[in-house]
Amino acid sequence: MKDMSIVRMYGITEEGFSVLAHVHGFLPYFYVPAPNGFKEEHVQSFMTTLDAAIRRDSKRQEQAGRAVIDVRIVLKQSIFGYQGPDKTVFLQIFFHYAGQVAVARRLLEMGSVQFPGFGSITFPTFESSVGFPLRFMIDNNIQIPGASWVELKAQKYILRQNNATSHAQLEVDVDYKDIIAHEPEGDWSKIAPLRVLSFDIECAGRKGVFPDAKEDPVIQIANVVTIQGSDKPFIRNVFTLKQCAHIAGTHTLCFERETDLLAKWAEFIRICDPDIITGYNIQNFDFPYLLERAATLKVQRFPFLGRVRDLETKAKDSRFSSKALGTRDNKAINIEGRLQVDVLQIMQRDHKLRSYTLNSVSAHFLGEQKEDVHHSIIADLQNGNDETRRRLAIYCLKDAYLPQRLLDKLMCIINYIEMARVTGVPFNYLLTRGQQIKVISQLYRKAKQQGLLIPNMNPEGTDEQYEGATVIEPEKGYYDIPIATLDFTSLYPSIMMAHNLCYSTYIANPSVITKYGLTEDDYVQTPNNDIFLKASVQKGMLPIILEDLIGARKKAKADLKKETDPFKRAVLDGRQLALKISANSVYGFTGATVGKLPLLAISSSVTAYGREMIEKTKELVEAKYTIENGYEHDARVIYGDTDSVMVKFGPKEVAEAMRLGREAAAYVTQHFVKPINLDFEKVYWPYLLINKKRYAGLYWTNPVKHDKLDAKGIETVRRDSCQLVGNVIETCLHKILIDRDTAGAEAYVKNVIADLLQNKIDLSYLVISKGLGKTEYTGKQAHVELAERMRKRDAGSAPNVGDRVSYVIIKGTKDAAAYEKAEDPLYVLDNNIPIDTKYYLENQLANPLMRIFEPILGEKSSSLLAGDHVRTISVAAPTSMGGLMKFAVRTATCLGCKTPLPKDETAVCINCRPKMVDLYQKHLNNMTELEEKYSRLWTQCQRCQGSLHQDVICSAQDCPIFYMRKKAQKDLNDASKTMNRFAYEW
DNA sequence: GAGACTTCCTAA
DNA sequence: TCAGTTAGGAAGTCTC
Repeated sequence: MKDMSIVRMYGITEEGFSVLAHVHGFLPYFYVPAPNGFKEEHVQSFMTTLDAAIRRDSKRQEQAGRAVIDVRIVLKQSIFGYQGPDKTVFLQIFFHYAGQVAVARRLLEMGSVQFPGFGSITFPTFESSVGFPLRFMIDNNIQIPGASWVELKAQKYILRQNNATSHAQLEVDVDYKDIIAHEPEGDWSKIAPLRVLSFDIECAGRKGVFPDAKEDPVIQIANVVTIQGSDKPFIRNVFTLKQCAHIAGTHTLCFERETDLLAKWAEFIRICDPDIITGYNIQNFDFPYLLERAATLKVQRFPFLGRVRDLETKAKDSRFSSKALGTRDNKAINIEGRLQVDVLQIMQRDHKLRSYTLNSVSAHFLGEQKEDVHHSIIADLQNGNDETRRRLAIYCLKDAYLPQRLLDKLMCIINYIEMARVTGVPFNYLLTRGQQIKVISQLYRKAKQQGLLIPNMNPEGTDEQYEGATVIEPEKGYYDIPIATLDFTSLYPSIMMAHNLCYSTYIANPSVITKYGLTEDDYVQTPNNDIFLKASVQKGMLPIILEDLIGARKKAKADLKKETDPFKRAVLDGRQLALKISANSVYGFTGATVGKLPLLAISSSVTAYGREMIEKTKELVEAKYTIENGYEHDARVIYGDTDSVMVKFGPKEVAEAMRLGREAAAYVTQHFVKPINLDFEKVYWPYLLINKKRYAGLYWTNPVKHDKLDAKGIETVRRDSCQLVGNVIETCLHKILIDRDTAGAEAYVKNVIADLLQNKIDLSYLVISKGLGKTEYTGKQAHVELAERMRKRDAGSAPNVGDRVSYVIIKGTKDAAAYEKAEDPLYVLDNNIPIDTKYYLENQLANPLMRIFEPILGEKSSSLLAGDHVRTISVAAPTSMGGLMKFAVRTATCLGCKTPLPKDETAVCINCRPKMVDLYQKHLNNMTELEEKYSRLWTQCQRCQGSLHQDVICSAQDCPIFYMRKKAQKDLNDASKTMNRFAYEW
């Protein structure tokens, strides 16, 4: 048994002791169909031939031993296509090492092995691409779900004492048969007391350059360690280079040499032995930086951060690319036995946000700004004294603690654990892999139970598309009567269940029908003309999986209702969410042509049924609810998308619309196969239908009070328009739909436009952000061009693929394209570059405003964008930079009448001299006002950083206060310069 | 300057 | 080796 494949299971006991279990005896394997005429007596020569071929192919020394351990003849069925009751003879081939699976698969699929008596056969392989750890978890009736409790049978495991290889507190050897997996139910649904370490590093970069690990030292590392489920950390410390003044409640460990700091930190990790390491962007910044820095300084034993003593931690480049999540370059870091939960990545995966900086994410979810120190100041703080380094350490600690607080607040660990349990995959797959693996895991598990095998499909880049859902042509306009919304609940899963759509029920070839003597009652032809077996003959696996998921969700929701304990409630809520997501992703999996097991017959039949259903729903409702049938109005379906219809029944009362909605939903449901269900969900009143996938309205679920203002697809919910537009549209909708004050909305818009043209709008509201989706672009785009320019300024801090790029549009030459006028907001701020307010009016505000006002005001709406407010004389924007402006000589104008003055130094022209005292008073008042404003903002920033006695060093790009403060500072400077001009007059 | 085309982001 | 789907609006650039 020795040196066979060993599965290392890492975990923690209920008491919180870390455990490493070396699980023995489980072998990697896969299947191939047995060649025709293959008998028991062929097994031996098959084994030795394949074994020799693998060993010839493997160059690695460690694979020199026997590769093929066993070959068994088994009777199984492929999941792909209905095969009646016929079982097929398969060979189950067991291997010594997991790595040999891929080699053997390639050899067999290519037909590169000559088998005596059979020749070079090309074999399709089955279940050959599932990773070994998942194979182990799926198999042998163990069926271990991810992140769940496992018991080792008493007396059956051996505790390692002198021969331990890890830093785990308990290390044991056990046979895989002596493992008991517990379903995460009842008592076994509790969450383990995992140790979570959250950390952040600071490095001293040089001015204007992003830190480089080859040059710039690591000066601080802050750590916060918390037991999952507890609300307070039990360790708070900070490792600092040079002395650092004491911080309350924090252990400061000061080092004179950077090598010591790094070595001690690595040791701290090993002793603290966390199950989860978290932080913000640790995977792509902190870890790679530390590893490279330690390598540069040759710190012995640093890169051993995992639980296995002699396994070196390394950073590898990897690229993740999917249609749904986009492309992203990542570093992969192996820290054996510890989960790396990078909060940045969680945010990017789970939440669509305008910006993903720790600051903006914290503001969004925790409602607080963090202290942000511009990297150019860090070195100064480090080179100061104990107190300045303490300042830095406090900042660093906060950055270490925030990720932990985000995890807690959003209950990420619990939700991910529940997702791992529901889908069966190990926790880390949820962070490193896509959606498909979750469906595959469930499919393999169900297939295993039913004796079905999953073929390894080789991707034959079929970029063929299939038809999706119907979007009913909207009857655009503003509706001041209630519009009822009817939705099919879980449409795609219920279609798959209702019509038994599955790989195993798919009849690709009509000959199958005759072969198994099927009658017309036994199968159905979908609207897409694909044939599937009915459930009465054999139920498909996907329908079973979906039923289980939906049944489990119902149970979780029922349990949630009864449960009072907040921890258990969080677990249950996480579970029901995971179950819902899982059910919905099954359809997508079958249509993923780049995927592991695409079957477009399923996905395109699903959408075809869906199209038929939404049409039928529209017809049924419009046919039944007519004046002719005794109703007061003829009902109209004014819009619908995929699984919903918006119905104008006619009545003016919300309650009546709800009654009709409920009735109609029940009526339509009768016309469909179980478990398809049309549900009345809500009423919109009033309802503004702008276009396909674009609408807004007040959302009512009870006739007494509206629940919310709901907006779909329009600027308020989009991340690629600036906040100014979002806020203006949001406010207008509020005024129009809730306050019913269209005139007020118009006045408001005019005000905003006037403010905009007078440069009174804060810069943070003008920032536009777009994702950098790829590395090569055919056309020019603002955010892409800017990212390129920023890369030239400082490669380290420039946006990378997958990042969001923030920019503002600045004034440029008359015909300059937008991509030439995009600039980094911070750069604009630092250099006082004027904003192209006209662009914001004409290219950002105009169209969205017209789209919402047009249906309400009609022709009149065009007056919004013309009139006095637009003609307001623009306040001279700063013109110190850019293009031709630097060649222009600026002449001062009279502060009274604005006529050019001969000399810069004076304040007023001859004609205005008599008014000078008044003018002076006016400017003095103005300056006093600005001073007060600046000081208020300053105090606010000081409060934010938790100290009123030190300079504000923050430069948080996402903080609106920061922009306002910068602007106020600038205005104050200008005002004070103006004041100085009066000095020459006296 | 109209229309094709690309890109982003959202709805479902 | 890895990657869930299609429909669709809107904005901006490119092309003729």
